[in-house]
Amino acid sequence: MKNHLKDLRARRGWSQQDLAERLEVSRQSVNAIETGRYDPSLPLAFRIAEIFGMRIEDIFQKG
Amino acid sequence: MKNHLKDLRARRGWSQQDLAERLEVSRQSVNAIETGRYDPSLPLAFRIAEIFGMRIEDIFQKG
DNA sequence: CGCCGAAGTCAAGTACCCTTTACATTCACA
DNA sequence: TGTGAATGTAAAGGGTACTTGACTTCGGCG
Repeated sequence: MKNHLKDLRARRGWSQQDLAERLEVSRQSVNAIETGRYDPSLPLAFRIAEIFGMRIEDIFQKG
Repeated sequence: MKNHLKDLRARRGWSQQDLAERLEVSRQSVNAIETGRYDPSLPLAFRIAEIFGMRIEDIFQKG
């Protein structure tokens, strides 16, 4: 799965730490998802979509 | 997370086994998701949404 | 009643998500 | 220079997703 989380985050001027706090996960988790080391759980994907005001499918794609 | 997977599946006349084969997971996994024992991974949630032609948010909800 | 498909659940094992702690790198800037 | 913020990565551990195999229960039907 691919995602443009890094773009979305940077576009708001947030550090990985900032986003991690909003998501209530560790900074390392945000980094791992951004760098594609693993996919978020479904509940975390929902929180991510909610924070950016987008649909899950608009943030994450297969491939 | 809640979902109406059971309704969607039954509406198409599929058994848990039928859906499991389409999703390429075990029957027990389908059962566990339907009965709320755990949430699917994000990639599996994508396959589920794809099979039913719906958005992830329309199948799964927080709560 | 006896049989069978469907559903629900348990146990044990593997793999992955997410944590904390820690360390290295890069870059802006005093 | 060097100090600090941001990022990337690693190791070890807890909890969860998913597996196979087996057992139970339920309903429909001969």
